[in-house]
Parts: sequence; C-alpha cells; structure tokens
Amino acid sequence: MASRKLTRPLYAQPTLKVARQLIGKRLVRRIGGRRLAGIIVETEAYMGPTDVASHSRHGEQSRAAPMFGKPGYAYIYFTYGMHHCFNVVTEPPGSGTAVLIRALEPTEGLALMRRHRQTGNEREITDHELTNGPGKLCQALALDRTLNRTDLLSNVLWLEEGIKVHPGQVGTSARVGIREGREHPWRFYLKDSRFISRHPNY
DNA sequence: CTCTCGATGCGCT
DNA sequence: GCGCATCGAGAGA
Repeated sequence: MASRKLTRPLYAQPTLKVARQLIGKRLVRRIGGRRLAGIIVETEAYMGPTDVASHSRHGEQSRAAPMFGKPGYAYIYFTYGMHHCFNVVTEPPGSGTAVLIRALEPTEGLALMRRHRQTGNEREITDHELTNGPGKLCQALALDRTLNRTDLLSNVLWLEEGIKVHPGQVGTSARVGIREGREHPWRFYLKDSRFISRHPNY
C-alpha cells in the first residue's frame, strides 16, 4: 500500500517553514498493534543555539543533543517533574533546531488515548482535553523518553499527510511558556481549531 | 470563562 | 539550589 509518510527532505528544510507545514499533517503512533493518531493543529519553532528559549542553547553535549542530529528524528524530553514534550528535529545535522508539537485534533484510537490520560477515578475526560497541549498529547500517545531519538520514518512513530490547509488558515503568535524570546512569532496554529492549547493573542 | 498555585524530577549553573 | 518549551484543581466572577 502507498505510504503517505513524510520524508526526510521535508524535515531538512528551514525550521519556520517546517513548523508551518506541519499544521494539518497527521501524527501516528503504533503501539500494541494499534494506531493512535491526530491532526497537528499547533507547533512551535526552536531556532538553534542563538535562540534564547531553545534547549540547544546549552550546546551539543546537553540533553538537547538530538536537536543537533539528523532531521526527521524525535527529541522527547521530560519536564516539570511529570510531563514529556515531543519535538521533530529539523534542518541538516549540527543546526540544533526542532519543532515542538503542541496540540492535536485526535482522530484514531480515542478510547486508548483516554485510558492513557486517565489518572485516577475522576470523571472521564472529554475528547477536547485528550491532546490539546504538549504534555497531554505525549500522555495520550504514550510518548516518553524511551522514544527519544526515534526515527520518524520508522513504524513506531511517524508523520503522514493529513488535511489540506491553506496559508490563510494558519495563525502565528509568541511561543507559549517561555520567559525570553517572546518577541518572535514562532508559534503556528490552525485558526479554526478548537483543539489548540490556548487561544490566539497569547 | 479567568486566575493562582502546588506537584514533582532533574538538567544545568 | 534554581527554574523549567506543563497540567489540573480550586476559587471567583
């Protein structure tokens, strides 16, 4: 069957271009023989060692080492003592750049995602809460540090073609949750989507 | 809806 | 020790 998987040359492009292009693509996770998937509706670009908000500012020997590796690989890190964030490495090796995937519209495997997201005996979470944040989508898709450095051309975790998105449907804003670097409009989101993590004008 | 705050592990200075 | 590319609960409006 024809694969709609995104290829390495796409990831090797300039990071801002990749961040914008990934809006509307489908993120797929294969686990236990099942497919979990969602349409990417929010991304952020991390622009390399000179970007004051990027982990890669600490250099190639830091935990951000995967950002200096080949494009089309995963950089997954653990933060706030309890959450993971998933990034796609971009540009040629040595760049220290990546795109953070911040939110998805869940499309396949919602029941299993909900099980991954359910913590205690509290009320069942809504579809809307499943993947509308970087930590939430990692929990829903069972993405953790064991998948750091995974090749996104593998059969465990990958991106493929999704929905058609026109340039006018993509909005930009400052990146979320950073102290420095707010002056750059390096967050991209699908304007119509109710699955983004925060509303415009952040 | 908005805001505030605590949880909790660890990389880095 | 400090400070996180976060989340969810609780309070108030």
